[in-house]
Amino acid sequence: MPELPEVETTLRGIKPLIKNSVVRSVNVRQKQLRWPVTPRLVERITGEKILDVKRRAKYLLISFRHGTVLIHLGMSGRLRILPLGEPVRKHDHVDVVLTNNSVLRFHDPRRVGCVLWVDGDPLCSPQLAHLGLEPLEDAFSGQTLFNLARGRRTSVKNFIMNGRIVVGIGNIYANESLFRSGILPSRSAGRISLNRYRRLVVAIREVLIEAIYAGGTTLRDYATVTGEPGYFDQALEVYEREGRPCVRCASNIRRTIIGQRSSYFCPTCQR
DNA sequence: AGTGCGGCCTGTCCGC
DNA sequence: TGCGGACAGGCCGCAC
Repeated sequence: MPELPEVETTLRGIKPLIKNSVVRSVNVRQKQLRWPVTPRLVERITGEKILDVKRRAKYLLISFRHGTVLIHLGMSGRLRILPLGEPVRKHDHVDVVLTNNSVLRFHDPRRVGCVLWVDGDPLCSPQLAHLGLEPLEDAFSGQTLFNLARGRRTSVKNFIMNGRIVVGIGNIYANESLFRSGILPSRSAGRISLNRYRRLVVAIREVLIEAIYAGGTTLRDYATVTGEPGYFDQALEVYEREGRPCVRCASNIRRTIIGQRSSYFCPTCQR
């Protein structure tokens, strides 16, 4: 899935095309996603104007007069804007048809994403209420991360992938930012110095911003709204590079499992 | 309270 | 060619 850069790229792609548009109809072909797509969603947005499109963590928020549609792309989700009449392909689960004759189409083979209606303030919804810091905002700093890590025994990789601490960092960018800051992913979060957390925060920001600039990372099936691939996968330094030489010291990149996810690191550069 | 794990789905790849 | 298993960008809910 789409981690933060891919969601941000999707946001920038769809927002100018759908903001202030009016929904003509909604077609739900497969309602069984992470949570069911409800008749209430269809009823609440049909005939209504899209007032704004935003991002919080890896969720896209499409706001309407009476509430918000939360879209999460899960592991394999994709959103595209298409002209009306574009043929439906396998796993094209939901269409939001706009009165300007374009269609916002949700596609998700693995169906762990969602298209969810929430009434009232979306930030109070169960999905968003407990989310942590946005990594590109000022409140996310080495000092804050260090403070939050006090007493934590979990690995630093699990820690920065925990959405209650900081959002948007998935498996790819966790691996990449730990490599850039020279921190071993298995190291206990509570036993890392303030200075190292400062370096980690810089690395996280750099990696995310560079990935957004590159249009995201294209692995397997991710693509931007226009169908263009992202190019950040060419810049990956450790992710899926097991057994290949480290770009800095030429040691073999190693792979291990942390929190049931593949973790890649350089045994020489990372401590 | 913090942590680890199983589960949700489908698709792809690899070894036999 | 077919089959089973491992694995894939996330995150919820539950047991300890």
